[in-house]
Amino acid sequence: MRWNGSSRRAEVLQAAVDLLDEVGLDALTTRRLAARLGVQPGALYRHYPSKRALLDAVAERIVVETAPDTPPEGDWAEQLRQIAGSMRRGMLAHRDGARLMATLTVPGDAAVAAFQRLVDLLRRAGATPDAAVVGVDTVICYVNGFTIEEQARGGAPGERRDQGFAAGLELILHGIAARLLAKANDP
Amino acid sequence: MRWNGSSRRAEVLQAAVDLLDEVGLDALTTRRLAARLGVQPGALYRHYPSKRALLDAVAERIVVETAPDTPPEGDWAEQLRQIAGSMRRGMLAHRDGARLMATLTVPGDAAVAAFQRLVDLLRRAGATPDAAVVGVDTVICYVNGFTIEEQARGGAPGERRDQGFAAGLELILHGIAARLLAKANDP
DNA sequence: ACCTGAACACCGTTCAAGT
DNA sequence: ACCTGAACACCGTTCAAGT
Repeated sequence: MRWNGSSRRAEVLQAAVDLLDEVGLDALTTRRLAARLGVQPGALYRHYPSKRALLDAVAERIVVETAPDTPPEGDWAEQLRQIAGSMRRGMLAHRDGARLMATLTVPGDAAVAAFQRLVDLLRRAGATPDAAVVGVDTVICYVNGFTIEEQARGGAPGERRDQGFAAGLELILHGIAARLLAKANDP
Repeated sequence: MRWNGSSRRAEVLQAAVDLLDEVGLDALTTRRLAARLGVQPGALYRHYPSKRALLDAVAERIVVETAPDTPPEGDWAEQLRQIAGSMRRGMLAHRDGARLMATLTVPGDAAVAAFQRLVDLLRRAGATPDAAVVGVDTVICYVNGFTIEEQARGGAPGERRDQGFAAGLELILHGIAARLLAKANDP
C-alpha cells in the first residue's frame, strides 16, 4: 500500500504510457500491455478494475506531468499564455494525447486543481467569479479543440502551427481583458 | 450507381446513424449494425470498405444536416454566432456526435466547404486571408472543444451551458473585431 | 500480493460460393 | 448487385486455482 512510483501498479501505468507512445490509442490493448509486462491478460485486473480506469490514470499522469515545472511569471495574460502552451505541449508529447483527454469521463484531481488555479489567477486580475470561469473555460476549450485537431491531422510539427495557436489565443486573451476584467461594465 | 438516398448504401448509412443515437459510439459495432439490417456482418463490406469509412460517412452526414437551413442574417458577428450555434446543436443532436467528429481523420467535403464559407465571411468583413483563417480556426476549435467536453459530462442540457457557450464565443468575436478586421494595424 | 490457465462473449475483416 | 457461411486473428473481462 505504498503511495509512490515503486508499486507494481505504477509499473503497469508506466508500461501503458510507453505502449501508448509506441502504438497509439487504438492499438493500446490490454492483451498487448500484458504481453509487454510478461504477464497474462487477466493479471492486469489486480491493479486496475477496467481498461477505462487504466486510461483515466494515463490521462491523469499526462495532466500532472504537463503542469509547468517553473511557476509562470508575468501578468495574468502572460501566465495564461504559458499555461495554455504547456497544456498543448503536454498533450502533443504523447501519441493521441489530445484524443485520450477527450475520451475522459471524469476530470480527475490534477485537472480540477489546474482549473482552479486558472480561475484564481483571473480572480486576482479583477474578474468576478462567473467571469473567471467563463474566461478559463474558453481558454481550455480552445486549447483542447485546437490540439485535438492538430494531432488528428498528422503533419509536420512546424512553427506554423505554433503561430496559429498563439494567434487564436491572443484573440481570447484580448476578449478577456476587454469584457471580463473589472472596468466599466454595465450591470 | 444512383446518387440519392434510395441506394442500399444510403440505407446502411441511415441505419448506422440510428444505431449511433440508440447505443452510442462505443457500442456501434459492425456486427450490431448488420443484425439491425438483417444481414451477415461481412455483407457490410460491399457498401463501405471499412468501419472507419462508415464512421467518416456518418460524421459527414451530421456536418451536412448541421448546415443552417436558412442562410444566416445580420453582420459578420451575428452570422458567426448563428453558424457556431448550429454547429454545436448539430453535434449535440447525435449521441457522441462531438467525439465522433474528433476521431475523424480527413475533413470531408462538407466540412471543407463550411470552413471556406466562414473564411469568405470574414474576408468580406475586412480581414486579410491569414487573419480570416486564424479567426475561423479559433471559433471552430472553441466550438469543438466546448461541445466535446459538454457532451462527455452528461448533465442536463440546460440553458446554463448555452449561456456559457455564448459568453465564450463573445470573447472570441470581440478579439476578432479588435485584432483581425481592418482598422489601424501596424504592418 | 501477484499471477496462471482457461474460459466467455464478443470484435473487424476476408472470401469463396450462392441467388 | 447483394448476400451467406464460415473462418481468421483478435478483443475485454472473469474467476478458480496456484505460489
